[in-house]
Amino acid sequence: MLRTTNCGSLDITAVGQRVVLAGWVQKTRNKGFMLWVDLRDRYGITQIIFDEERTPKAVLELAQTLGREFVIQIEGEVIERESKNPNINTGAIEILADQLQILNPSSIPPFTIENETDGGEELRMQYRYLDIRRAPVRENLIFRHKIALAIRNYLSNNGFIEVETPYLIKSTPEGARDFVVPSRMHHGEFYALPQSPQTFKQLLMVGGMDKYFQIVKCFRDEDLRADRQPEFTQIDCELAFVEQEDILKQFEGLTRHLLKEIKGVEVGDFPRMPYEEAMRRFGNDKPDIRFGMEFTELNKLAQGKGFGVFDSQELVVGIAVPGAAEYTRKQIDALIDWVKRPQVGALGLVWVKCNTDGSYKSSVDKFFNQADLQSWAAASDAQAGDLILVMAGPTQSTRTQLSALRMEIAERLELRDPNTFAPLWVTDFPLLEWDEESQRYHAMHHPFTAPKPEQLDLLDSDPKQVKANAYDLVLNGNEIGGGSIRIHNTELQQKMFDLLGFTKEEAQAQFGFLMDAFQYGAPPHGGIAFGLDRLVALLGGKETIRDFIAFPKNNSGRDLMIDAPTTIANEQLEELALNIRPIN
RNA sequence: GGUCUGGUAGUUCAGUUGGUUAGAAUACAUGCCUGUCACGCAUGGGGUCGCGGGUUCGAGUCCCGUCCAGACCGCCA
Repeated sequence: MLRTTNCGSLDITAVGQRVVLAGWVQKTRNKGFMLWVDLRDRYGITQIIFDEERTPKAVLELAQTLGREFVIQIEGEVIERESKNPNINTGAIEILADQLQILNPSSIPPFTIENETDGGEELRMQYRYLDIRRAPVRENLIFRHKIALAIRNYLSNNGFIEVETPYLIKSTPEGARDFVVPSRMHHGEFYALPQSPQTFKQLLMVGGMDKYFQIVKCFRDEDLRADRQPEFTQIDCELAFVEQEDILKQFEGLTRHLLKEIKGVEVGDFPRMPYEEAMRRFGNDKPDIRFGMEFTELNKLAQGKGFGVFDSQELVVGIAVPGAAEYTRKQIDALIDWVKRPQVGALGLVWVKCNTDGSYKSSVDKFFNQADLQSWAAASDAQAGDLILVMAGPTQSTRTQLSALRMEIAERLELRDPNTFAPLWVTDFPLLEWDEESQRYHAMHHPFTAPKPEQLDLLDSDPKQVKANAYDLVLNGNEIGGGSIRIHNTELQQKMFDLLGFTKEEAQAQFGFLMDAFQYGAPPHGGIAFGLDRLVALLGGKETIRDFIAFPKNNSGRDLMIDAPTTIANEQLEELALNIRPIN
């Protein structure tokens, strides 16, 4: 062993011990007569001291040459510090070193490797191995490990078996773009990396592994966001012989267990909200219910009063912003500009101040009298001092825009407390949604989702009315998990493929293996998948999942450290029988 | 595919209306300093102002193009 203990564990009780420590030089403080080294490893920082009186001259001289991030080994005696540092747990002691070995020198690092680094995002990603030496990043990875371990323990204790499924599978046109892998042995043919192990876990149910889980990488070749990576980790679960209620109970249990174990937070039964209600009350299928500002539909009160902007619209809807009646014209204009940005795309915003004297002042005073405005306030439960913001337009886009505004205002008013956890099941999603571009139905969840059994006959007459046995688990406005009861018979599955515009031949070619399997005694089954990266980030109180991934990709899907993707050698292309066409 | 913001010292940033030799902090180097812990003090080195073109007597600054980074929209069954 190159060390007898680590840099995070020695305290006042260790005084007098001889120890050997190894680690990285975070910083040296050289007073000439005396030199301190902050020695860092995964466990913490311990101060090493060298001085003129007590340290052998050669050792002191060697210590003068130490630079940042040198890897060193020291031997010496634990002594009590003359002046202690209460900020770190080793702050009462230091090591009076009499031996020093430089195990490996270091170039000057491109950014300071300290808790508060001077390095920017890009540089830290390029030298991620240095970034990981910093406590905040290291602690995030350890935090992720703890969560993954708690999940494994919980599921295993509940009878789930972790089974690995293949990464080299078949490309299918449904859903996200696949990452594809050319086959060397079969020229012109490609594997695809799984967007999820969906069909495999269903086949495991047919195989009788009636409680399955896997913490598994999934791949989607789509554009990235702060909370979206091309490869990401799912907690993938499936159960046989269950109904929706069983799954909600089981995974409410898992989530509650995590909140308690990891955050020490106790939450009661998770509220449930049908998709329709979520859209009506929050304009969003993943509402953040930590705060109010619920939608109020004002069509009846606000239309037919001569305000043309409202009269012709499908939806007039507002929210009451608490305590915002005192906003200046400038602040309100800023909000209007915000919703007019192309990212939100609203045409405008009507505002009503509910003054504390009981009067109302609005941007539409020309069209609405005090009684009208008061009826709006009453409907939207606005108190004196609140500001009502109203938008109008087509139902879907208006809801989306007002929801974006609701979230933005919550952010500005600091209503999104990262230490409050408000889980919610959103249920009864539509089975299908109409896609204008391709002029056909798309599966809202995926094509294996079972319709509500009582609505089966609607599949022929009015498919878009059909609800699915599908559910999302929402935490603080983030979708952290989603799943469904699956179709388990060939006929219904075939019917779904029909509705989605597959020919019989296409369905057979792409999912024949699944429909074949359904002919050999497939049990009723269903499941759920959680996004681990997002879940960990949420529990860690951060927005970006990159902070919790050891080696993440950047905004454009690039790994800045290893510099991927890259071109490959002509020999490799030759072997794969691939020609790269120049793009002009 | 689109919108917006940014790119200046190793790093994080400032840089006014287009006008002298492009600054600060930090990092780095050297020296000083008898208990530091964001140590302090002094001195010093360090710049393709992302790249290309244009306007101008003159461009870090204005215009066009392009590359890179970030946030968002589309997309993400």
